[in-house]
Amino acid sequence: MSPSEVRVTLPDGSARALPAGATGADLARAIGAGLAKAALAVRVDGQVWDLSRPLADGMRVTILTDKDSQALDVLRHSSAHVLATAVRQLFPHAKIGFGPPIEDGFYYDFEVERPFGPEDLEAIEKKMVEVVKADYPFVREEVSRAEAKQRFKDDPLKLERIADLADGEVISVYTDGPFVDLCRGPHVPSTGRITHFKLLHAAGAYWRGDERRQMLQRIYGTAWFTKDDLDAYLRRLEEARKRDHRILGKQLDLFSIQEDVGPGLVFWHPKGAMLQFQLRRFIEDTILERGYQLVYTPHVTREQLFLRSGHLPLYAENQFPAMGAGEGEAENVRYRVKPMNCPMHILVYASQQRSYRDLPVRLAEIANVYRNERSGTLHGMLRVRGLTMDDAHVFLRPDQIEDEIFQLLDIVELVLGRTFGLAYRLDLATRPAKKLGDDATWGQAERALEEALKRRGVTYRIDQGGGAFYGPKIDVKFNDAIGREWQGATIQLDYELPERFQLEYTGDDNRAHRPVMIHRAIYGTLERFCGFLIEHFAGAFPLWLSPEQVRVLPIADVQAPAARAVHERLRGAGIRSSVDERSETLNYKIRDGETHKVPYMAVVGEREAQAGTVAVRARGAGKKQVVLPLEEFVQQLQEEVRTRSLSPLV
RNA sequence: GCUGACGUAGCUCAACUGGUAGAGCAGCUGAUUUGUAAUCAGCAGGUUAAGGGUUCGAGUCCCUUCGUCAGCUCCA
Repeated sequence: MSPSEVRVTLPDGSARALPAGATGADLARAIGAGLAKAALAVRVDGQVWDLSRPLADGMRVTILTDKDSQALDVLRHSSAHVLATAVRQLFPHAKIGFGPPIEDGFYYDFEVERPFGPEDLEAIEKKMVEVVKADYPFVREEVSRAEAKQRFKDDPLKLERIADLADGEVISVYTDGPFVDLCRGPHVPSTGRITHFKLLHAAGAYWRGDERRQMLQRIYGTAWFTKDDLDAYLRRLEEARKRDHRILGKQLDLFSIQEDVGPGLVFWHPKGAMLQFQLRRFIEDTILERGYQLVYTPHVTREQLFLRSGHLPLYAENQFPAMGAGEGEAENVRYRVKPMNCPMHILVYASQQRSYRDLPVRLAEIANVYRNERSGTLHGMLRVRGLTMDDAHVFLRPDQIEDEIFQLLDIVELVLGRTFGLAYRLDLATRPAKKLGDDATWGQAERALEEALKRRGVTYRIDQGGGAFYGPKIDVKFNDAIGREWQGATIQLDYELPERFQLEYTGDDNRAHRPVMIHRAIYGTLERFCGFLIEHFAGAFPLWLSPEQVRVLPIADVQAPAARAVHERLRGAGIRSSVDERSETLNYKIRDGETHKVPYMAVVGEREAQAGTVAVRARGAGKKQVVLPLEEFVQQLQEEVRTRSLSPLV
């Protein structure tokens, strides 16, 4: 091999020789004209590079085209630069922050005199089209620190970034036409490659995510390789909007949040309450079969309790302020509404002597707690101030942890996996910066959880620093019907509270020992879980959860008595039904039933009234009706409810 | 909490630069008696989120408060 050439290896294992100094673009051209045109970037030894960078001898090189998801990130990153290029032309004084690719798109942060409005976004998008048309090449340069400082002397945010770069780190600068940016890259060859994009919205964002720093204006956009992909994404946003639990909650009359009462406080209307009731029943039945005991505890407490638990100093900002003393109590006795149940359950545990034989003691309570969440974080039922937790605390011996976690993971599998058909993922969250307790105790707790996960043979990820302040935890994450990720169930180990409350049990050695505690919730909160279910099922709940399971439709007024009889029979069989006796056409009633997502409509006309049958129309099944004897219908419904089937049996 | 946008009938939305608040759906009444996604007609429904200001006149302009939304931050 002469020094005047470099040899690179292609993904198929073949080698190719190129003149020294040849770039990724040269390689693509050497392979074929089609590839040269399609090429966006190269992956060399696992790193994504610009096409314009010279390749070195011995590299393994993959040409990236629009078939490659890594190329999509590059496209979006370049889109962010095009956005900044446009903004700088329209607002020459805008200071530039960061502009990375994100899931489904990109953003760029600017420091400007005046926030961007919708008209600004339109103008910026127009200008972006011009930048794309101009087809400016993205030019990469490596510069010295001094040179970088000089180039960005008018951009304080960039100067701050430069100051943070480690010595010896390569500082690269990218230019596209009139715009220069400090950037690691890589980028597509030219702005003309970015054709299918759309700006979505602008919002404030703190510089470097720090609320003590100034607020920048962030513009979000999305970018795709094809118009079809872009349209599909916009349709996906539209689909998500239609599934929005706040909209469906209103349409289906499930819940409301009322200004007179306050934000983040949920009114469960009868239909939403039925949903909650069924979920409660299911989880309570499930845990009672597994050795849990139900308790009910007060909603307010002397704040002394939360002082002792250690919550108050750390958690005060999320608790509602203290209330005055009760009648006849000293002025300085303050009460707090509870933000969590653990201290309450601890008091139940501590109310008697416990033997090692009694453990684990599993105390469960579906309880309302109140947290003073910051106003800007509230969101429908998904983020509220009045929470209904399906809470439980398990007090056990250290040697029982693995079995208990094992059992808990089994409950998770039953509820999320088997009943709701969700694919879920487990995250082991370890010690955060803000925490109670020493590192040795934390290490012990983390190891115990990890051992249990390993023993169960499930896959899990480590979420470094994601733990609660009192112990490590296992978070359960799952995806909904349109691919969004949710967090519900959580299993937290706690060595801290038993210590603080001096909890004990008598061991077989007749000596006092300290139990370990597990906090766990399967749904998380019923608010969030119901919000999730509404969006996941788009309001079309499985039969066992549906507030209204069957709607009986008489065709004409003369069949009203027969329809009422069907309704009475269904209700007697434990089926939630109603009769639509309005003087409307059948078409109208069917439409109404469908829009309210009732799982079954049972039509009773002349023929059915005579024969003692019902003509059943399953939700979404169109005209595919099934005529069957009432008793058979009842049995099938009961079976569908009993098995908590996700799909209709009738 | 921060930044911005927004708040009109139960719901979805109109009302040009300040000039008499309007429609569809839902509701009620009546007619119709319907066979698988909207029968017809009539009626009723609003201190335009609340409070203050500018103006001859405010849904529209200004201020304050409350709330909603998009993000940031935080989190079940």
